[in-house]
Amino acid sequence: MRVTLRDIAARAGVTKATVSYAMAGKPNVSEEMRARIVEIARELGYQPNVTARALSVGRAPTLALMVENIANPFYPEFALEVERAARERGHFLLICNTDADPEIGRHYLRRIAGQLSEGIVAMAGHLRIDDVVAVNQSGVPVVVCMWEEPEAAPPAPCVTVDFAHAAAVAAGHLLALGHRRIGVLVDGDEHELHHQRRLEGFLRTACEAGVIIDPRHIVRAPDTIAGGTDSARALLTAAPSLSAIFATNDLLALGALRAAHEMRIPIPGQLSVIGITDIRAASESYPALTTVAVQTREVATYAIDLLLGLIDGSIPADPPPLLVIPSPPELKVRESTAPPAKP
Amino acid sequence: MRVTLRDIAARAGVTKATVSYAMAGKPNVSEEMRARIVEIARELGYQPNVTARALSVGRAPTLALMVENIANPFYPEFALEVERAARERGHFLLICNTDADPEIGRHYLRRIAGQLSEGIVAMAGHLRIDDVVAVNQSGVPVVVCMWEEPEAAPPAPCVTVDFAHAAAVAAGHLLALGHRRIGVLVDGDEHELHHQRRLEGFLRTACEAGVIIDPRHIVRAPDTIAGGTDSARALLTAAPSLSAIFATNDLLALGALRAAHEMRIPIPGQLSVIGITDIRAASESYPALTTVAVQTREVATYAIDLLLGLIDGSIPADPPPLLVIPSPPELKVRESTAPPAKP
DNA sequence: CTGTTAGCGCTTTCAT
DNA sequence: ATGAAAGCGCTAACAG
Repeated sequence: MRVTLRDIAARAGVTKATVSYAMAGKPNVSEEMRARIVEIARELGYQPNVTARALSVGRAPTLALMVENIANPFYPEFALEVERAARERGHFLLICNTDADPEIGRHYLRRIAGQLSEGIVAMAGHLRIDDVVAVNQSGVPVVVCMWEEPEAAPPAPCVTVDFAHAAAVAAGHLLALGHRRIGVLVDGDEHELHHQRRLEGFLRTACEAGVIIDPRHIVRAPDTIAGGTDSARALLTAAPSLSAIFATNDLLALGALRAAHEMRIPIPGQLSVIGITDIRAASESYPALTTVAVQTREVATYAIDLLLGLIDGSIPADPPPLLVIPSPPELKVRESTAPPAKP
Repeated sequence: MRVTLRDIAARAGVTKATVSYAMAGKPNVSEEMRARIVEIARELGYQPNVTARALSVGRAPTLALMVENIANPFYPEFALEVERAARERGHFLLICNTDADPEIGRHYLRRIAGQLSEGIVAMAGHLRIDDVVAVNQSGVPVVVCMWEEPEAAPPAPCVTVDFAHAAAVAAGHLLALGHRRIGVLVDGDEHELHHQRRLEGFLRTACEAGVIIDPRHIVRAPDTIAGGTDSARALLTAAPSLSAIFATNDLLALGALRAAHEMRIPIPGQLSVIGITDIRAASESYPALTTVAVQTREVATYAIDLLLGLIDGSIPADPPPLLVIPSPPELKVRESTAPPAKP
């Protein structure tokens, strides 16, 4: 059976309390006693029961991250940053994948909030916001990352970046190169466009530069490389004269790259492609993808700090704070963009 | 404060026990009582404390997965399968990323084993095997996936695939196409070759076909696309006459694809490339990568079943079972392989 | 310094 | 059908 404090106590001829003190390194225990206890614990192969401790103390040094689709490379890359930030602050990080199913999301939320961890960082989008709000009210803070709604007053604590700005930077780059006939790939399947703000930011910048994007050149796609490939293929077939494609994220842009390859369209010679995010694959593609880097590391760090602040009460939960990373999104010029070909 | 059973009990004028019964759906409670209790619980926003429950019942419906590098796309893809399998069996899955650091791995192992979850599935390679053995002995089963050691008697429960066979299949494909001058990219940095078995399987098959691989054409690389690109570039520069490259996994193969692009080497016209695993990116690359699919879904499913069997005692832990997925690895012929160019 | 005691929130006999 | 009480393993006053 499992070794508990009691077993050690019995062997050492003391009480559980003393053993507890000794193991916790409390000062009120003689050195010899501590040595003996530690030795016995080692012999017996004692493993503290974190569940019992958590129940007793009322908290566990554990944080959780909820992602909707761990197979989308953005999430693992972000998770890495969150994990690092949590660890640097002495916390464990448990990662939960909801498969983009709000029901599963709610279950995890409940389970985690039931004392499994002290706080949660959730990626926006796959959880019902009222589930998030409910958990927040139940006393376990949840901070939402990459919130894309334009509202000034979010329903839950958020940390995000200015996606409209990122899109504007992308637009600026394309426009500066001289592109005028630009197609757009935007994430969002049948019913909703997820990357609305990015689209708006792009269109506004283009418009201000006097460039109007033909609505027929704005196509939506499921958020995968294959989705990007399919949509880009359709777009390029219908509108072969486009000189550039802006995608609201790198996965779609990478898909566009593949479509161009298939169609033997030279990049960047005949077609420029730009994305947003700067996932790792963006620099590993051929040609390497020009993109606008989103500050995932900053978001991760701030999210953890915010969460910890919410947990220890040093940051008030009401009204829910909204933090937009101040540093501007950074343009990464690589190999997939160039001036348009002279006809 | 947090709503507990007691609060509900007080409001309903009954005891905690009755509330507990009611919430658990036990039959020994009148319908009206149950209805009232459930209603009150809802009103009060009751969230059961899973920690307390876990402590009380001595187990939690939670499993954990430990991966070494969540940024390597193989792991998230595998995690997805494990998560699915666990969920189908009514368990939660917590994912932990160890950053390939055995120290961090040990910490997670300890913490998880301390009743955070009932069992653990760990990817081979990043944990010290004696830590794994220790946890196993402490009563929390750990099953190791993708074990690549040739030993017949593993130190811990394992489920894996026949990597040597997979490599042989890859070799067979290349040989059947007529390739004779083949370069090899093998995962493993300075000190050790991780994919030893795959390499052996490949070399043996080649040898049996009378094809000897020049040792100078076997290069090791860190397990990333960039690593594959660098190594392939060096290889192809030193040995331009190679007609094919075998990589011990897809990431390296994808890197080789990129190197070939950079060097303007047509694929598969002048160079064929094949990998192992069939990660998602393999079918999304350009050209799409020919590879040998490893049965990740089967491994995930068997791992969970084995783990659950170990937990409920229906499968003996001693000697540690070793399960090699019986179905053969499957060749996925895509666009990156073709017969060698006639000189 | 060490022991006693109570309690974290829930489950689960055993009574009633 | 409901209540009383013990206990999961640990921590944290409070005593001694």
